[in-house]
Amino acid sequence: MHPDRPAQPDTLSIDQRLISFFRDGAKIAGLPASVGEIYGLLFASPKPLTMADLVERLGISKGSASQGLKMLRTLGAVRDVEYDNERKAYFEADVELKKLVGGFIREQVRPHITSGAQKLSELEEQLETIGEPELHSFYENRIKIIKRWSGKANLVLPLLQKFLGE
Amino acid sequence: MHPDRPAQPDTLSIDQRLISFFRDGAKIAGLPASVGEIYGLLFASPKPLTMADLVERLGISKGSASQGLKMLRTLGAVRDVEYDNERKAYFEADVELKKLVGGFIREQVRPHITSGAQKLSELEEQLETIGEPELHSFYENRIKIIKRWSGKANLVLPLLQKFLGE
DNA sequence: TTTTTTGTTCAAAAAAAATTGAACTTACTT
DNA sequence: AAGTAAGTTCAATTTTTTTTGAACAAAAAA
Repeated sequence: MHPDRPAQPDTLSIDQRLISFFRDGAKIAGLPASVGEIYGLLFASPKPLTMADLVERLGISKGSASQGLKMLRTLGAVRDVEYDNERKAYFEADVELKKLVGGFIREQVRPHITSGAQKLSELEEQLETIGEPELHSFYENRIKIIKRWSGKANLVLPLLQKFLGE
Repeated sequence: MHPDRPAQPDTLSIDQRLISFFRDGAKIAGLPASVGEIYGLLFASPKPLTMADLVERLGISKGSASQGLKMLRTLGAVRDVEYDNERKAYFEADVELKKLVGGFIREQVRPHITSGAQKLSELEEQLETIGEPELHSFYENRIKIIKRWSGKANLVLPLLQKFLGE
């Protein structure tokens, strides 16, 4: 007999559900599933975990765990923690929405916006090389539209972060 | 001699730059590159285009063009247009940010939020099956945190759309 | 110093996603 | 009714992304 196993075979533990929840969340945000799983397991754990714990409990490779943790740390979603007197590093999930969204915007959104702005200014230079007045004014208008969009984006992002900060 | 070709070999036409701009934009939004290219070409065109135009000028397959247009139409980023007396269908880009973002939220964001909410409520049921009081209260707290996040998200999305509507 | 433990890196393999193209449908034209 | 042009669908292919695992580095322990 297996007294530990839940009655129904399709019943998942809370851990498993949280891991799956954050796996999906990561995919939505365009991050690898393993990154979501790592965050999920840390989120579901009452005490800090080591990299070895992640490898064992998620069944992922050491490489994935290492890279996933690296990404989560640069995003500010996971933090190092003093624990035991071990020489291993322990991690726990950071659960502040402000910080999570802030890290995501900083690492995943801003760089794209920056390179987009660069492309936009190249586009504007190009505009001057157009002779035909009809076409010139059409493109001029198109560029104006994109600029209006990017103006909005630059307004929204700080507002969003402010709003999420309680 | 090729009088049409620009002087420097690395000089791209405005069309090409706009196509590339929106290709990148699509990738950021988690959409296929071809979808971005199609939108980019339509955005860069003073007059409506047919599917055959897209296939020819982007060098993509009929299948990609058809699927890409389908996605762009459900997103509300491209609209059918009466043009010529032809029996072909003509398309043009919709450039209203409000509509673009609205379509994106409706099609790409909301469904995920909905399925996330579903998973969350399953999680809450599961919570009741936990005997140990320590663990129960830990998970209870974790679920409370996720609920706070989702409350914020449900507040932010309409606010965002309102803000973008001029 | 040598061994062991912990963690990183990156080329190769596996998995996932996008794209193609041929078969098919629809509807107009002759 | 047969032919043609326009568009869709989806299995097969290609491309991209993720994951693995073995080699390597760093640092503590024996």
